[in-house]
Amino acid sequence: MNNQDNIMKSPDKQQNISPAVIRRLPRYYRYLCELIARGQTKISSSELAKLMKVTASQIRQDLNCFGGFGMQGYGYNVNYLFAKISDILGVSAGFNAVIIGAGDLGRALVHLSMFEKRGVNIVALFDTDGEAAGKDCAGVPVYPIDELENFCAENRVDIGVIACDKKHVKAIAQRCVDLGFKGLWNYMGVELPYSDDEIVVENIHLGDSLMILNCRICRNDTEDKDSEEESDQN
Amino acid sequence: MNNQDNIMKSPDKQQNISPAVIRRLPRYYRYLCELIARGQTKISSSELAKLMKVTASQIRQDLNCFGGFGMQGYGYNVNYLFAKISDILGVSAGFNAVIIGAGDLGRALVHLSMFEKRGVNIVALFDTDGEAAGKDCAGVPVYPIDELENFCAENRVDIGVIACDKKHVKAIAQRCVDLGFKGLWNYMGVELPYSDDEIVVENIHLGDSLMILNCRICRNDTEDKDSEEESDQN
DNA sequence: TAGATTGTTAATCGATTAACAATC
DNA sequence: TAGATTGTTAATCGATTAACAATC
Repeated sequence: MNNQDNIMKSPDKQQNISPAVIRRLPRYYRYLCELIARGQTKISSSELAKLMKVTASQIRQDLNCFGGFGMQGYGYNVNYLFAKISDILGVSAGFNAVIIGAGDLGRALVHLSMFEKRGVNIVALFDTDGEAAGKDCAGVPVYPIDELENFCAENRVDIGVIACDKKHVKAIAQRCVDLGFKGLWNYMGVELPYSDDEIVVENIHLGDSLMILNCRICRNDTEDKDSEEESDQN
Repeated sequence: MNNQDNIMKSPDKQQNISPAVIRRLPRYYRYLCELIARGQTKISSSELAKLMKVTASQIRQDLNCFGGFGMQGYGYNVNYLFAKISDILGVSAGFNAVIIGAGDLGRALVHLSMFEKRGVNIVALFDTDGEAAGKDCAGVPVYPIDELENFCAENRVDIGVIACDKKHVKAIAQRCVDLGFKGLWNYMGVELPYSDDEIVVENIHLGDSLMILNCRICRNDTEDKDSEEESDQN
C-alpha cells in the first residue's frame, strides 16, 4: 500500500531548490511530528493544507522538488514523508557544534534541548573570558577561546554558534572559516561576508525581529484608528 | 540643502506595505546607524546599494513606500533617513514588555541590551516556578505567573515575550490576548493562531533556523562533491 | 545650465495558485 | 472499474529590476 520504493529525484533534478522551499521544510517537519504523535499514518495534501493553512498546491509543489513522496489516489504516508523530510533537513547528519561565547546567551542555548532534538551535538563552549573556562555547562566543557585551534585539531567540528561579544564576531568567524567549519549559526546581528562555498551562514537577528514586531504593532494601531474613524463617519 | 519639509505619504498611500519591505527595514536601520557612527551625512541609493549588496532600484522602491525621503540630484540625508526609518520601526514608541518564563532563555534575554537599544522597556519577568519569584534579574523584578493579571491592572503592558515551557505557551498567549497586549514575541516554536487584529505575533523559530542551517550545509556538501566529480571527468 | 540622482512607471523574474492528465 | 489524489504543466500573482522622465 505504501510506495517505499519511490526513488528520490536525481541530483540534477533536485539541484537548485529555491530558498523559499527550504525555509518551509522545518514547518512540515513539525506538523508531521505532531501527526505521528497522534498516530495518524496517512494524510492528503488537502488535509495537511487545511491543518497548516497553506494551499494544497503549494504542498504538492514543495514535496515534488525532492521526488515523488506520495501516491496518487492515496495521499502521503506520514512516517515515510517524515523520514524523507528529516533526511533532507539533515537531522541524522550528526554534525558537531561548538558555541563561542559562554555568556548568558551561550549558556541558555546549551540548556535548550534544541540541539539534541535536531541531531546536533554540542561538543564544547569557548569563552574569551578565561575565568569561565574549566567549568562545565550542562555537561559541556568550557574552554578559553585560545584553545579553539587545538581543540579542532583533536575533534571534528562542523558548526560554530556565534554568541560572543559583538566586537569579536568577525575575527572569530574568520577563525572558524580557516578551521574548515561548514556552517555558522550567528546570533550577534553582525553581518558576515561569506558566500556559501566558503561557509554557510544562518543568522538569528533578534534585534531585527523585535523591531519588526514594534513596527507591525504601530502599523496595526494606526490601521485600527483609521477604520474606527471610517465607521465614525457612517 | 535638506528636504526636511518632505511630508510622509498619506496614510492611504502608505497602507499595505508588503511584509517583504517591512522585513528589510531593520537592515536599513543598522546600516544607517553605522554611517552615522562614521560621520557620513549624505548617501546615494547606488552607494548604499553597493554597501548593502542589494540593487539601488530596490532601495529607492522600498523607501518610496513611505514617501519621498530623498532629494533628486543629491541623494539621501543620512540623519533624516535614519530618523524616518526609526519612526516607522517604532523605536520611539516606548512599548512596555514583560517576559514570561524566567528560565535560562528569559534571563538571557533580559541581560542582552537589545530591548533598551530598540526602545522597549522590560518591566517584569514572570515564572510558573514560584521559587524564582521575588529575586530580581538585572534589576527587573520576577513575579509568579499568577500575578500577571494583577500586575497588568496596575501597569500598561504592550508586549509579551513568550519564553516559558512549551506546554504552557498556548494558555499564556491567550491570557496575554485577554489582557489586551498588542504583540507577542514568541520564542517557543509553538504556533499561535491569532490574526493581526487580535494580536501581532512575531516568532523566533530557533529550531527551524538550526534545521535550515543543517539542510543548507548538507546540500552544500553534496554540491561540492558533484562539482568535484565533474572536474574529475575533465 | 549641466550633472546627478531621485521617484515612478514599465519589464522581468520568480513564486504561488489553479487546472488537469496520469495513475494508484 | 470508479473515485481519489498525486505529479506536473499552465496561469496568475507579487516582488524585483531596469529604464527614464522629473527635478534638485
